[in-house]
Amino acid sequence: MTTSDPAAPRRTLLLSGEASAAAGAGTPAFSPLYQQIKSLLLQSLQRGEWKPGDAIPSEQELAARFKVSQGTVRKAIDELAADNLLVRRQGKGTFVATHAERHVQYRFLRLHPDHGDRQAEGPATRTVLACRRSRASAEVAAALQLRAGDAVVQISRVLSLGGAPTILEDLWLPGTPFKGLTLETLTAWAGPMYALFESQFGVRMVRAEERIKAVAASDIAAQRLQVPPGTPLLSVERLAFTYNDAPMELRRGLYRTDRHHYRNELG
Amino acid sequence: MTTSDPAAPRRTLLLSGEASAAAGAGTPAFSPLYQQIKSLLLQSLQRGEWKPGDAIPSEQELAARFKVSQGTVRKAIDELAADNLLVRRQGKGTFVATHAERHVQYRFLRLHPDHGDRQAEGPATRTVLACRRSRASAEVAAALQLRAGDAVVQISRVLSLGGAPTILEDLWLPGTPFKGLTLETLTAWAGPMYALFESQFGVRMVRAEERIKAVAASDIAAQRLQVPPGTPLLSVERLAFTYNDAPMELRRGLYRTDRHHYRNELG
DNA sequence: CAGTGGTCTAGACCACTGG
DNA sequence: CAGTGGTCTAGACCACTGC
Repeated sequence: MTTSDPAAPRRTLLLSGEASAAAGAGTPAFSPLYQQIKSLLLQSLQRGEWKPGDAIPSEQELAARFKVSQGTVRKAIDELAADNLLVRRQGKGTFVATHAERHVQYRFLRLHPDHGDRQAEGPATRTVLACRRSRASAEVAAALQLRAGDAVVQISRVLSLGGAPTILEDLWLPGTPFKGLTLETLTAWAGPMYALFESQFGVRMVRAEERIKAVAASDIAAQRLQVPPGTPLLSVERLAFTYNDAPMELRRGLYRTDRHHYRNELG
Repeated sequence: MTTSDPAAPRRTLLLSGEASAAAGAGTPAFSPLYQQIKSLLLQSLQRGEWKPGDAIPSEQELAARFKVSQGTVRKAIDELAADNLLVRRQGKGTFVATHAERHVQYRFLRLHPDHGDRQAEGPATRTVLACRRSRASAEVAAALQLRAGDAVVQISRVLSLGGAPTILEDLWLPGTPFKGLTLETLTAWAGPMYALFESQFGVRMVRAEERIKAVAASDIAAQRLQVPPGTPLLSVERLAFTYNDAPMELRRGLYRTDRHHYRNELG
């Protein structure tokens, strides 16, 4: 293993610590250098070494730190940027992505006005109906990978778009990372909720899965959304994840679609 | 500007033909080499130089053809592969993506069974209710970038999943590219519809946009989907595009969501 | 075995940002 | 101006496929 001659092209892999071991059968568990760099960067993001909005070290510096060429670091960063975890800005540096940026707000909200764009519609109005600590039901616990009865924070709110109440949603958050989240915190906060989670609790939502169904409005939902009971609504169930694919939020939304639609791009 | 010495790094751009001109104000309309290569490859795909499923020339060969380094060709291909237009297969070559491949079938269908996966559910059953040539309404014409009254092909069909009729959809296709598409063609075809479009009409669907709403089942829809009238259904309106972002299909679907859900990933 | 895509390097130069 | 990311090159070697 002693690659002592200075000029030889280095093929030694990093493998810092555990990794590969205990793969059961004969799989060598090999991965290219840039993937290993990507993992290391991911770990730094995960443990909060660089906060959302911060610049990470330059490619040159990272290359020196990891003892690889700039191109290899570059490829690792390329993938993280493609996953929306990092944002490159030519001439300035590479930054940790954040939900707090202007112009990229509501990145996870796919509801759009039928006519015109979101700009024309004006800003959303948020009304928090409730925010209380409770115990996870079996269903919520399963989704958030908790045990039934564990502490959770439950939030209920209405979003109004273009002046009409349009989204009614319930959120469940794991109690431990969100200790101290109260109704006051929420109502005082002006920006997107995920930006609040970043700045106050150090939890950054990275990706999410949504399951959509069509349902009839219950009496209570109908009242809160100001539509007749039985009106067809989109039921949008979202599970949002932080860095290491750990689920951190379960959200159940009911969307009015009389003046809006859920937009999706298929690649 | 005459970089005539043979060892000098070549900076001459290709700019084969028109491009940049007439940009109005002072925009130089400059683009990196690999983007130009990407455009050239895109044009070859567009004009059918390589058919879906075919291998394109090797990176080395393309590099020689375009007089650039392999790395530059590589970056162009990387982007086309990321857009699902090409598929790389190590040791074999790079292939034009197709909707006919096993294991990637129904790439654009986001409806999944609530329990289990698509495999467990078994194959979908298709019933074509109608296939006729007609004239484009103003609405259809606008979507497909035709003139109202232009010839279109209209198809109506039901898909059954897990034994139950689940999707009722109407399709509109521009008449000219789909000349000769009949009910017999459709019923005789065993595979995915987009694979038929590729092999019989040379039209490959590359991407699509969907707009989703919740609606109540009309009497006729209810009957065809075997649900009570008024049942909430997903209304999925899809506009599908070929290579140069030309719209080639308008599709209006009604999805039952009693045993299925529309699944979406948010990045 | 030859041919393909995949990884990695080292170095050059360009384009953009800010002081 | 120095520092950042962005492009491009040339060449080496690896990993996989199929004959």
